[in-house]
Amino acid sequence: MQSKPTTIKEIAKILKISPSSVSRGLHDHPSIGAVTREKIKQLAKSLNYQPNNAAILFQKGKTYTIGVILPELSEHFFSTAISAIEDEALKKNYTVIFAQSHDNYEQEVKLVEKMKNQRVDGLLVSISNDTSNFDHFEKLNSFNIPVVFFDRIPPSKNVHYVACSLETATAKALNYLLKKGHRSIGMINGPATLYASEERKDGYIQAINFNRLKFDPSLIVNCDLTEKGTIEAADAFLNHKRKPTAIVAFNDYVALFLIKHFKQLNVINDFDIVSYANLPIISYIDNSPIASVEQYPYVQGQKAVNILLDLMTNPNPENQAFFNTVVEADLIINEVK
Amino acid sequence: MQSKPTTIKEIAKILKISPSSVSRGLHDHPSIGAVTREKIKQLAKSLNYQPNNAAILFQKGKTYTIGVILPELSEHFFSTAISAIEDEALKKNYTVIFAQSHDNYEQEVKLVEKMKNQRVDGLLVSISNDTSNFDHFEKLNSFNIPVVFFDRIPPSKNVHYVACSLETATAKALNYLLKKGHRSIGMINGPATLYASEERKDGYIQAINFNRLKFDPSLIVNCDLTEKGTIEAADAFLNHKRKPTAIVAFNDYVALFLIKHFKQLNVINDFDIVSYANLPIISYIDNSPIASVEQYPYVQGQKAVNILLDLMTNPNPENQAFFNTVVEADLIINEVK
DNA sequence: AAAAACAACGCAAACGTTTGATTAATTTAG
DNA sequence: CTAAATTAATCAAACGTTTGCGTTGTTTTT
Repeated sequence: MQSKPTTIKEIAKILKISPSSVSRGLHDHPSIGAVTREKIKQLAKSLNYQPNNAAILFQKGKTYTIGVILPELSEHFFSTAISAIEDEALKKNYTVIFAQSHDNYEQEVKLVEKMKNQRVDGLLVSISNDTSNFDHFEKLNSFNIPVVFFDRIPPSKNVHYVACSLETATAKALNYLLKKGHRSIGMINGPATLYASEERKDGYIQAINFNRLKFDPSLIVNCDLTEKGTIEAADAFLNHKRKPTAIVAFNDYVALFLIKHFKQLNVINDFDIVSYANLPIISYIDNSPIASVEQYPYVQGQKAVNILLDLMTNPNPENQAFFNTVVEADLIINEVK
Repeated sequence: MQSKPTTIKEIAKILKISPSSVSRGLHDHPSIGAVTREKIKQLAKSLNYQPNNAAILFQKGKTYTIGVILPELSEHFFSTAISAIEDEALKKNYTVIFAQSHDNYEQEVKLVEKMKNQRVDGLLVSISNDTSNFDHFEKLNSFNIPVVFFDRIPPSKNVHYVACSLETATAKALNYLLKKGHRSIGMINGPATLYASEERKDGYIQAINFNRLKFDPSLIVNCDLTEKGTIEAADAFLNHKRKPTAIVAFNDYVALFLIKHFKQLNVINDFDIVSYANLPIISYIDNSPIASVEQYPYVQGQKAVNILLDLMTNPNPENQAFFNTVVEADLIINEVK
């Protein structure tokens, strides 16, 4: 019962024509007559001919595959993004392979290498948290493998990327809190090395300056994003000489740690909390953040993959121009508390 | 600066030996002398030779790729499972491609076809909610593409699968609630067509019988798993002549709808809720389910992919034996409320 | 009526690697 | 000292498809 898939050669033999004619017939090449073309197509259909992808890929030297490297697939943001990438790629008949760096620089380097060996036609990357060197991506240049970064992007403008302006988003969040009357606003920021932390800080300062207020650096604390780190940061605010009345959390996970901790201390009502990510689940919890920055993972994924497909079909000679796409992040108000 | 990857032919030319010798040298074939072998390996390394995968795949007729079809990647359960699959496959040097059925039967059929055309070496499937016909998987048999189902499995035993026994898990949940003194326990079940619904129902009945209680069928209501459907089911219980004091929800999402609704009606404290999935987030919400059935997506993914790899390397002649692996589900107690 | 254009198809090479069969050179056994 | 065995390498085919270039006839143009 071992069916072997039909090949072009077999069709050719049956029709007593050459394989090349069959190939051309199937691709509507003008040099094949209408009659033969139809005969070919009919027989192909009735034999359930399916082109051998491996053969085509090999002969064309393209794989019609795009690679995706991201930190952690089980995070909602990334699974949503990859869902978009997959949907979009499928439309254009591309295949997606992906891999997780688990926020580990060495792993990321290995994966880039693996993707290169797999001969992906292009790469989509959301960089690991402990990546500060980007040579492994530079290498791909000489192999003509375009790379588009999304969400977690390198600080350089000389790459293709899609991301939200977290600076703007943070300023929005700050303005919202200031308008609500808060005058001391704490921020639990990520590790200082992260570009995303820098952006948040800049947005914070920008909003403070814009409102002609005095910036107090001690109101921004760095945090390793673990539960333990969050609690330490929270306690620092509780003991702060200008105890904040609102806190901007690095993301919803941090916000959850924070809320849990504040509930235990029974001080949850002393704070308005604003966060990032806008996890769908967040609206179901009590004392949830009153607002969350929506970073639109699906849209980011879509745009990133489309830029990549564009780059793959119209190669960018000598990297003269870079696509820097900013997806406007929105502050989603969730004022139930 | 266009680097073309090094090929075996080039190495052969430089070393003035034949390509076949290079190939054999790289693979430690005994018929190549130690001296030549080392020369080959050295040159290969210094030229940064990377085998052209496409060529190898084509020539071997294998793709070293496994396909994964699942309903919705952004659901925590599935993103965790696929995370495991990816990790495990990477170890064995397999590549994973995946696609989402979005719980649509036609889409699933198409994807199976696409995977077949992509010539995946094996397939991992968690079936769509509206799939009741399995012919599209049967077809793969004749192409010698093994299929392993996980979590959402067909009702037949004549397939390879990895799943939890939801019957046992449900019985555990019921026993737990009965031991807590509940005598009227409602169940918001899924659509009657789902095998998973059947299992839950059986587990419910099993526990009731085991405890020599009388089974009241009206305490199990089917639900389409939407928020609207959940609210209807909940209201049915509120008006039930034997108003339940505990409710088993089909999964954590349903539980969230339910909790939200009960909170609005201010009756949340009248119920103990038990659910399935054990989303990490669930422990952060107030009035959360007092217990949740953990189905171990990571473990399921791991086992499924290992069974698949096993089947791919040791083909199962004529499908005489089927791997039916049951992962024990645990009832995680979360008694805070 | 010859030249040019065109339509419809075949030939053969190429993509990079693997592998069964073969050969040549060397060693061992009888 | 020849025959057999071993070692080390080569040859050539094969995987399925695409594509540049030829080769036929046939039709159109001058």
